[in-house]
Amino acid sequence: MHKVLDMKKASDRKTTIYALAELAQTSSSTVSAILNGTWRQRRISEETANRVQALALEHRYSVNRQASGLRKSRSGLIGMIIPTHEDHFFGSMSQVFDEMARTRHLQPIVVSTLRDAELEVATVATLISYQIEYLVVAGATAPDAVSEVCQHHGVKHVNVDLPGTLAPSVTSDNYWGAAQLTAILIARSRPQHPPLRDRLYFIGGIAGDYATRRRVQGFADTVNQQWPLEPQQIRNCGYDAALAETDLRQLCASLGGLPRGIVFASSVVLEGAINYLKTLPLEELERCVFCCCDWNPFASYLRFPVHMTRQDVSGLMEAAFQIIDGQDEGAPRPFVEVLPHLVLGD
Amino acid sequence: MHKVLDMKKASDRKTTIYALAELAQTSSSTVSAILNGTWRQRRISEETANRVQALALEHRYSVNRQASGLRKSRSGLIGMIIPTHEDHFFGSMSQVFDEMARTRHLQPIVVSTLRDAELEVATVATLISYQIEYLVVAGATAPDAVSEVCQHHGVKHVNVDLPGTLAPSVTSDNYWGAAQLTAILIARSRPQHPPLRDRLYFIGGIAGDYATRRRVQGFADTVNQQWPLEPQQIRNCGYDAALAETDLRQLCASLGGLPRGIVFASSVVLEGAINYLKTLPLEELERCVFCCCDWNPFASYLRFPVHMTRQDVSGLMEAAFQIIDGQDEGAPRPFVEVLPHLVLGD
DNA sequence: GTGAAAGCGCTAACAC
DNA sequence: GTGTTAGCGCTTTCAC
Repeated sequence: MHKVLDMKKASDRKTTIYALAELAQTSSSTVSAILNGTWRQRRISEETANRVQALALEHRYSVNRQASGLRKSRSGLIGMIIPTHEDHFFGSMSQVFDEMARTRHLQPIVVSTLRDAELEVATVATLISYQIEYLVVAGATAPDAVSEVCQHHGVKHVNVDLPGTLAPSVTSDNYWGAAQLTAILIARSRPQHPPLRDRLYFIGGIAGDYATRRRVQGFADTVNQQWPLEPQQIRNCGYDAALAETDLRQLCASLGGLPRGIVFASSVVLEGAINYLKTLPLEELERCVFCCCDWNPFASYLRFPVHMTRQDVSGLMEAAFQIIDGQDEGAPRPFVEVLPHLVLGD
Repeated sequence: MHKVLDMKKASDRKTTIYALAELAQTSSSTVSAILNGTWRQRRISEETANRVQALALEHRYSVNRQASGLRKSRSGLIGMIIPTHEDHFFGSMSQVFDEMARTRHLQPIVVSTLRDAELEVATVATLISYQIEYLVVAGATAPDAVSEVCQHHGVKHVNVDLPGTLAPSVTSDNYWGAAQLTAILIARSRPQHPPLRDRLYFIGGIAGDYATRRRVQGFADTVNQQWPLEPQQIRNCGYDAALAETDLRQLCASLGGLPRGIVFASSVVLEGAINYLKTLPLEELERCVFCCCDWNPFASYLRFPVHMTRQDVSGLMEAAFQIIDGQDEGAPRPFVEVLPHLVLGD
């Protein structure tokens, strides 16, 4: 209950609806209605409305959303977890997410969870304690663990990029993308000697992860239409520049030079690879065709051409929000695949 | 007041401290203390503590931070605004910010405000309504307008990258950085004909913005030690790839080719420039020396060398948090400059 | 057209 | 060692 009488004058106090009510000679409920827009249906007079709004402006009233959220049991918050902010792909995701959240008058909270399953669940638990209304789980290592805690607290959520089995998922058609790139590799590359070098390689990615699996499948199936595929042509050394550099260096050492063609799993893998490639003479680089399952604005301007797939970030997020908005209410646990774009290196 | 008797059994209700209290045959305050760690000083018995904790786990109790925040008048939230998530520099800022917030047990909220002064204030107002405890204002177009609203609501904040006059600021020493790059330009570039092409240019940035001003100063002062400087050598065409491309294209058209050397204001400007540069033959590119006041992992691997300054993101954020943590309480309105790193293109 | 009052879920002062 | 209670700032039902 609020003390009606208070030692301090209203103007001294933190400006709450009570302070304003006192100043406007009216009640807190009236002020509340005026300040949150429900006043017309409460048939409050234009006159009092104006008076209160003027006072609110003058005293720079700022609603306390912890209080209003508590009362309404709605926070107005929407969360998203991503592996890292430093990646161009997830940076774009955040950007689009921000804008779509703004459109819906929701406050976005984007947090990085570093591909760490424990951190993912812990972070989501925290977000839930802040009463987020929706959650986008992007590129999560353990999406199902996250779903499990969301479900228990009744938080609507959707997986993006890396799908899960317990919640609706939106992902790029990575099989198609990798198959396209591999076809380009086959079409544009030329035979190499010795035969050991006359092969295509897939470098990077995490063996367990769904996106990697699909890409590897697309790669393998396409290669197989032409040639047999040896297991060592798939080299899932993670999403890490340094590891990728080492891996490529070792590969080239064992082959005696670059192979016929390479698909890199992501830009960060490409980045690592380049660190080695830049040490090679141009004519060596020209023997090999390079592809990347990820897009980066600078990768088109390297010393050598790189063919890429670019994920349709807006398409992914739109599909995600459509699910969140419940427009796909009918379909049970939708699984949406969005086609990436093909960006040729020349 | 809470109804002590309720129709539904405790297990049916949302699990609050009241539900747990009922289940554990104890009071809500006891449960509260146990669940927020203050129970030892309340001298609550190990026995009840264990019992309650087990129940909390079993029922997956999740504290409602809107409620606890309201009561404690602390939200545990820390905000940051940045121009965009898609920029590598601000992406790194977000990453470091996230990690530093986590260390302090604060929930980070990073929002993009698109270099739009109105959106900056509006966003900060919203963040304040969520009762954020601190705010980092990074790369803001109108930092002082933001400070004004923070001050009124007593929110501790600090400007990063782009300083303001109303709050402590941390920024890179862009004057130094640009001067270094320009010195490299002078040292490495070779005379060009006709004389119109024998000049150095600064492309990109926003004329009004502090970082641009400092960079232009560093550039101008260094050029001036050697040659006179014409106003058209400074071309602040914004932070936009398309505009930069157009500007460079026009410049080269008017000069009849590339000039002696160019400093680009940021990676996005460089990105636009490259879109034109990639159309030029290598021997043309070799006539010109390129620098960039910003770092991007791929810019080292282009067809031509680019010399860059790389902002010390960790250094900037550490300085920012030091101010926020109040460790610089003594100094009034600190202004910290952090040296960037020099990354040579070869 | 407006006000009184209950209560969202939690914490902390105070009581015993 | 534990329970009772006021109240954080707001929304909303109900009363007039």
